[in-house]
Amino acid sequence: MAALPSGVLGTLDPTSDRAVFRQIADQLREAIDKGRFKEGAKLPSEAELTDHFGVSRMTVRNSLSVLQSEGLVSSEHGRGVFVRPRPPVRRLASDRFARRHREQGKSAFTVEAEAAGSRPEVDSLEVREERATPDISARLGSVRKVLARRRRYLLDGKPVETAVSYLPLDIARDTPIAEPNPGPGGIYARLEELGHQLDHFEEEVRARMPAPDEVKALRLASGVPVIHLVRTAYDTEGRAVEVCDTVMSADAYVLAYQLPAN
Amino acid sequence: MAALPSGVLGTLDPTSDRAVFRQIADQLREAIDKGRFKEGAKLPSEAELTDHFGVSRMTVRNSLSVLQSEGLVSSEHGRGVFVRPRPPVRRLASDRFARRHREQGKSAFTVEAEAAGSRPEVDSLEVREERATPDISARLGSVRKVLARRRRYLLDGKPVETAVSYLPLDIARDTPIAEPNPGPGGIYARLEELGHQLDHFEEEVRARMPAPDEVKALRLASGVPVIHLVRTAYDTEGRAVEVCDTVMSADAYVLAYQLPAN
DNA sequence: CTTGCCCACTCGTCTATACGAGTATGCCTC
DNA sequence: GAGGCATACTCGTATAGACGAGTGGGCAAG
Repeated sequence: MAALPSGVLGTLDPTSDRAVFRQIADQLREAIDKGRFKEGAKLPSEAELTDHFGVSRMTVRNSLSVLQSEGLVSSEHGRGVFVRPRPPVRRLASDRFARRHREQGKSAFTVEAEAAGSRPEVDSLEVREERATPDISARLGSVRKVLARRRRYLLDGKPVETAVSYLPLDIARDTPIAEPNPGPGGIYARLEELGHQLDHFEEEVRARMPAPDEVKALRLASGVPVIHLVRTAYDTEGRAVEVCDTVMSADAYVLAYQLPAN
Repeated sequence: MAALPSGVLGTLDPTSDRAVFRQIADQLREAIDKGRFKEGAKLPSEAELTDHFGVSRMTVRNSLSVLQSEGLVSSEHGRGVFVRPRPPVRRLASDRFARRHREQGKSAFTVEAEAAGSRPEVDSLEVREERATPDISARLGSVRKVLARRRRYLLDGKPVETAVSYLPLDIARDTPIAEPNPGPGGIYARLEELGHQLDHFEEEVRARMPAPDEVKALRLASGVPVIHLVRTAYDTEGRAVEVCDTVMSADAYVLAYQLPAN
C-alpha cells in the first residue's frame, strides 16, 4: 500500500464537534478546491484514507459519499474515486431561435455542435399521437390530442439532453412534422410553411435532481442536477403551436437570455 | 413497534440482480410517487423498515440516503424521515426588469412577495469596495475595482436567494448606490438618475449542487440543487454597468423568459 | 394544574468484518 | 509476440453491534 503524498491531507481534530466523516470530507474538498487534486485525478483509495485517518472504512465511504452528492467526485467500480472533470459546456444563446438560424439545411443542434468541434447525434427518435396531459393541454390551449416527438441529443457519444415536442394534432397530422425527419430547418420551419408564422417563444426554467429514468437516459453521475426547460412557441395569431419539454444535464449547459429594460 | 400499514410496501425479490437497498428505495419512491405517502407525511422508521424487509439497519439507511439525495425525502433527527413538501415557488417573470416595475417606491422583491401573500425580508446587507475577480472584471469591461453589494432574501423567514451586485467604482462611488439602502426603485433607478439609461440585461443560468457555505446560507435540504444566475446590465451606450451574481434555492424558483422568433 | 423529569423512540455516528464484483497488471504459456 | 490466467487492488453490498443525541409524551412530584 502506497503511503499518501505527505502534506496533501492533514489530521483529524478529536476535540471538534464536527463528525469525523465530515472532517475528512472537508479536507478532501479543500484539497480539491485548492487544486492539490486536479480534475480527473484519482483520490487516495478507501484503504489509504482508512489508514491515514485511522478510521473504519465505512466512515471513509461516508465522507466520499458526501463529496459525491456534492458533485465533486465520482467513483468507478474497480478503479477508484476521481475528481469529476467538468465537461465542455454547451451555451444556449438568447437568439438561438432567430429565424436566420432556421434558413439553413441542418438542425440548430447539428450546426452548433459542429461549429464547436463536437460530433452531434440524435437518437431514440419516436413520433406518435397521444392524449395530452392536463399540463400540456393547458399550455396548448385546451387541446385534447397531440403529436409527440421524442428524441435524445448526444455530443461525442455523451447524452446531454432529452426533449419531447407536443403539437396540436389539427396542426401537425399528416404533415412533414409527423415524419421522423421533418426536413431542413426542423419543425419550426415546417410550422411557418403551414402558415403558422412564429412570433415568440416562452421558456420556463427549473432545476432539480433527476428521476432514476433520467439518470439512465442522460447517464448522469450522482450529484448532477438537471435543468428542466419547458418552451412554448406562439404564432403571430397568439396561438400556442408547440410545447417542447426538455431535460438537460446541468453540467453540460449554460442558458443565456436577454431581457429588455422597459 | 407499530406494524407497517399493510399493502403500502411489498417484499424484496431475492433473485433480482438489483441491490437490496435499491429495491427498498424503489418501493419507497413508488409509494411516494403514487401518493401512498403524502407530502409532509412521515415514512416508516428505520426500525420498522428493518423489520419489514428483514435487513440490517445500515441497508435501510442506505436506501433512505438514496431518496434523500434525490430530494424526495428529508430526515429530521429524533423525529423521523418525511416526504419533502414542495415549497411555494417564486416565478421570475420575463418582464421583471421592465421600467414600469421600478417607478414605485419599494423594491421589486418586496412588491412581488407581498402581492403573493408572503412576508419578504432582506438581511446580511453589506456594501464594500473590492478588487474585481477576473470574471467580474471581464464582464464589466476590464474594471479593476468594484462596489460590491451583498444581501440575502427571505420569504416568510425562509432564505431563498443570495445576491451580490458588482458595479464599477467610477460609477457607484459616493452615490446613493454605495448606501445600504439605495432608495426607491433600487440601484437600477439610481443608475438611470446618474445618466446610465438602461438598455437591456443579459442573464446566464446554470444549475449545480450547492457548496457547503451555500447550504448554510440558504438552509438547503440535501438533494436540493441551486440555480446560479449571473445578470449583466447594459446602458444605452453599450456599457456594462452592473453584474449581479445570484444563487437561488432551486426548489423555490421557476424562471420565465421570452425569446423572439426572429 | 403545572412543572420537571424520565423514558421510549427516532435518527446520527462509528467500528469491525465479510464477501462480491470490476479493473489492471504482470507473468506464464503457447 | 499473443493470448490467457492469476492476482492484487479497487469499490459495492450487507451484517451486527454500540453509543450518542434530539424529540416528545407520559408520569410523578410539587
